[in-house]
Amino acid sequence: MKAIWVYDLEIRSMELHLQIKMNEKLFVRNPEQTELGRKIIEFSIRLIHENGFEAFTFKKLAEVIGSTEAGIYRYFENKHRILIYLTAWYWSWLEFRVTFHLNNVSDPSIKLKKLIQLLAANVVDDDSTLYVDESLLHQIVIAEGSKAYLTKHVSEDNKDRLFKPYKDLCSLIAGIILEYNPAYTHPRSLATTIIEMANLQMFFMHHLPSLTDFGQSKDEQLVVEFLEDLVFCSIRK
Amino acid sequence: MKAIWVYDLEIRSMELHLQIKMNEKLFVRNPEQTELGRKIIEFSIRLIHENGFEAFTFKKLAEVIGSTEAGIYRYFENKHRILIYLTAWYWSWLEFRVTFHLNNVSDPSIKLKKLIQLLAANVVDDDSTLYVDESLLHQIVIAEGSKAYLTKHVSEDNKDRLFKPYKDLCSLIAGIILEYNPAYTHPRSLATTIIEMANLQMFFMHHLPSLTDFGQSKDEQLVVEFLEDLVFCSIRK
DNA sequence: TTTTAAATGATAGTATTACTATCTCATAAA
DNA sequence: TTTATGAGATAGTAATACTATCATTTAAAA
Repeated sequence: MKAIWVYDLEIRSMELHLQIKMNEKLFVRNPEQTELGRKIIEFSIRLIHENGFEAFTFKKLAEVIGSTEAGIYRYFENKHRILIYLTAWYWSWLEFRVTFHLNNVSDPSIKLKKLIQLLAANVVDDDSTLYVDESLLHQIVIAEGSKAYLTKHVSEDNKDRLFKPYKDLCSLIAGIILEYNPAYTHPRSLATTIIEMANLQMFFMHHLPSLTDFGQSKDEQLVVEFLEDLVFCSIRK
Repeated sequence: MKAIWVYDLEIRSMELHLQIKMNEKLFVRNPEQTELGRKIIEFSIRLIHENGFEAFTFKKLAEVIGSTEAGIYRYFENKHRILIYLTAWYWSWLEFRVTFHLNNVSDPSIKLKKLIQLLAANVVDDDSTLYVDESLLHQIVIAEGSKAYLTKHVSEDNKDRLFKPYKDLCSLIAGIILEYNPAYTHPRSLATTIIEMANLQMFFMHHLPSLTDFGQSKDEQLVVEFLEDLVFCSIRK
C-alpha cells in the first residue's frame, strides 16, 4: 500500500495538518498547491451544499471567489470532475479516519461497530484540514455522491482510477468482514451495502422519511442500529 | 387502495393491455393519451438508455420523433420530470408484477424469494405495453433512477406525491417482511435496502466489478443469492 | 539583480441548453 | 357550423459550458 496520507506535523503549535494525496487524473492542476485552487475546493463545497450539484456552475463559483470561469477551468475539466474530486477526497479522508480509529483494535466485531459508527454518524468538521469542511462534504456525499459514478463514462473514469478511494474503503471493510467470518461469501457486496445504505438511509430519513423506520426521531443512531443488525446477522458464523 | 392499474382486456384478440394510471402532477398533459405523448415516452426511454440522462435533451428528443422542443414542453415541464415519470412508471409496473406473481402465494418466505427475483433479475420486455420497453426502462432505473430523488427539490416533489409508486412498493415489501417476522424492527429500511441494492449491485457488477463479489461471472442470479442471504439472515426469528 | 516561468486576471466569443411566446393549421367532437 | 384540441413552425432569450488570447503580477532561477 502506497502512502496516501501525508502528515504535516507541527510539534511546536501542536497542530496536525492532514493532507490527502489525490490522484493526478482528478484535476488539470493540483488545487491544493495554490491559493486559488484551495478556494475552488472550499467554495465548491459550500455552493454544492447550498444549491445542489445541478445548480452549481463555474460562473457562480468564480463570482464568489472573485475569479473567472476560465480560471477555474485551469484546475478542473468540468464540474463533474470537481464532484469526483470531492467524493474521492471524502472517501480517502474516511479511510484515514477508519484506519486511525481501528488502530490497536483486534476484535473484528468491535472494528465493525466502530466502522459503522464512522460511516453513519454525522461528521463534525475536524479543523485538521483548513479549506475542507468535512461536515458539509459529508452531506454532499450523501446527497450527490452517487452522481459521481452514475454516468455513461464510469468505465473510462474507472480506468483512470478516479474511484480508487471508494474501492480502497470497500476493500478495507470487506477485509474486516472476512476477519470476523472467513467463510462469508459476499464481503465486498456487503461492504458497499453498508457504505451506500449509511448514506441513503440518512438521506431518506430526512427527505423521504416514510421509506425508513426512523422518520419520527431523525436520530442517526437508529441508522447505526439498523446497519449493525444487518451486518452482524449476515456474517454470523 | 385505489385502482392504479387499468386492465384493457381484449378477449377476442387475447391481448392484455396494461395501462398504469399515473399521478397528474407528473406531467403537464397526459402523454399516454396522444400519439405524440406516447412517442415522447417511447423515445425518451431509448435516448436516455443510449446516451445517459445528462446528454438527454428535449431538442434531441424532438428531432428523433419529428417534432419540436415546444411540442415536448406541452407534455413535460422539463427533462427531470420525464425521469421522475419514467421511474414512477417503472415502480408502478413492478408493483403490479409483484402483486400478480404473489397472488395465491401464502408462505411469506416464498413471497420474499419471488420478490427478490423480480427485483434483481433482468427484465424482458413483456409486450403488454406498446410504447414502453420495460427492459430498457429497467436499465435506466438502475443507472439513473436515484437521480429522480437526489435533488434539492425532493421535498416539494414528495409533497406532490411524485414518489408514491416507489413508496407503495416499499410498503408492500415491508408488509411481507412483517408477515414473515412481525417482530422485525426495520421493515421499511430493509425494503429500501433490497430495492436499492438490487439495482446498485447490478450496476457495480457491470461497471465497477471489484466493488462486488460477482464481477467475474456477471450473473444476476448471484445478486439474487446475495440479497436472499441478506434478507433472510436479518429477519430470521 | 535580472531573467524566466508560473499563476492569475481580463476579456471575448461560440455552441448548446433550457426554456417562453405566438401564430397557424388540421382535425374531430359538440 | 362552431369550437376546442393537438400539433407544427418559427422566433427569441437567458444561462450554461466551454475555448482562446493577451496582459499582468508574482515568485523562483540564473
